[in-house]
Amino acid sequence: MKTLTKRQEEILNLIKSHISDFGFPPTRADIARTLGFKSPNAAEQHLRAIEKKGFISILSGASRGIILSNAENDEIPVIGLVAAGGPILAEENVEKTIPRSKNLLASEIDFYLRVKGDSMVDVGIFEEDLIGVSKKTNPKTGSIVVARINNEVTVKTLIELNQSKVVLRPENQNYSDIEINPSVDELVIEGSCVALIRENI
Amino acid sequence: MKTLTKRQEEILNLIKSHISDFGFPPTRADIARTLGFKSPNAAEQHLRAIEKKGFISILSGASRGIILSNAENDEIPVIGLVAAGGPILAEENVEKTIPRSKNLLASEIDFYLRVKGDSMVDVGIFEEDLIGVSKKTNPKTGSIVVARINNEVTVKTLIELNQSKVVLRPENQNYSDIEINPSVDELVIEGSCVALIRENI
DNA sequence: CAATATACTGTATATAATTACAGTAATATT
DNA sequence: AATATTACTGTAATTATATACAGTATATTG
Repeated sequence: MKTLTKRQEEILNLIKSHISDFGFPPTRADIARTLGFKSPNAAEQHLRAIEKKGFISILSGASRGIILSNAENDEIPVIGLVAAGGPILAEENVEKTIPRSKNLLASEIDFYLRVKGDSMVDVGIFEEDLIGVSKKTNPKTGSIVVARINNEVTVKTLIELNQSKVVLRPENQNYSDIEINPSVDELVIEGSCVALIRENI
Repeated sequence: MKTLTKRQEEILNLIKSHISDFGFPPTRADIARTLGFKSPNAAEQHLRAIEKKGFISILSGASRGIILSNAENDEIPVIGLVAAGGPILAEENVEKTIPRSKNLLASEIDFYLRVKGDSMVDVGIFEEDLIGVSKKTNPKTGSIVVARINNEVTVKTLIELNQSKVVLRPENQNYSDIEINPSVDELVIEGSCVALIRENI
């Protein structure tokens, strides 16, 4: 997907906020009025450009026929049991999906991971909890990360991150720190934990 | 709120499904076409009747200007610091609200409560967590409840619930059980905890 | 250096859409 | 028995809206 210009992004946000305010998209005239254009055609041409870049589709002939493309409208996968050997987001790992529109969390979440085991109970992360994971947020020492070590997925606190040594800490007194040499064992940091959801307390 | 006739309900559902399919409400002609009316005025008159009964509002002059005014569309309050002496849902206690449409939890939630203190850390409930509270779910012993004791709001596990004796347990080894005699101290069980949300882990 | 993209103004028009008015007919309410 | 509500047909006017066409100007790209 191409990137929008500043002005195009402004218009896309206007469309979104109009939908959220009124429940339906704006007209060309609405857009022009809001942004101070003297011609509705300015809005029309921006819409065509945004459509060309794939962010919306326009239904011809229909008033307010602007449909947001489902890139940001899509579903957040909930990763259940992770099969060894495959990528974390592989289809067989997806327990269910949650529409992104239903995401009440402020943070950007790429997927939810259902917690297995009790290795993080000391920081209040329990078995069956859902952890919201962001792939973008780059992992800082001290933060809780989702790591894949030799194709096994685990949630731990990142203590040290060097080229020669990575330390992951289970937050449970019964377990001890995991030291990894990335040149010996395969290690991928899948993302950082930014939220937690627990149902059926 | 008055009740809709069968036909009016059919039209309201049509509006909802059109919005869910296209992202914007139908026109009078759309409604007429779908239901086989030969005049768009049939749709118009139904819409006016549905508006009169309070289920939608119609913006005059705007195309597709139908706004759903449903109760399912309202906001869930997030209760922050609870002022002593008042009802828990009093305005001054509401930190913010979350649209119910953004509620990804299956459970019915009447309000969220922001947790203060560390009295529930042993069951993974930490300070600043948001607890989803249901007022309807009637409190069972063993479940976590929101209780108001002499106008002080607290989250605890309900251990015993009799007319003469109520026991609430803080889930933290440093605290001990709270025994209340309801005829001496005022006690209100505000609701049961059905979910937990933690942001900015 | 021509072509393309961005960012508009300005005008015009076909058509999409709301909405008023005039009816018909059945049923429910006062 | 009169009145209101429900549930439509049919027509038509007004306004709302999309959208084409003709420009201007600047910046970016091949």
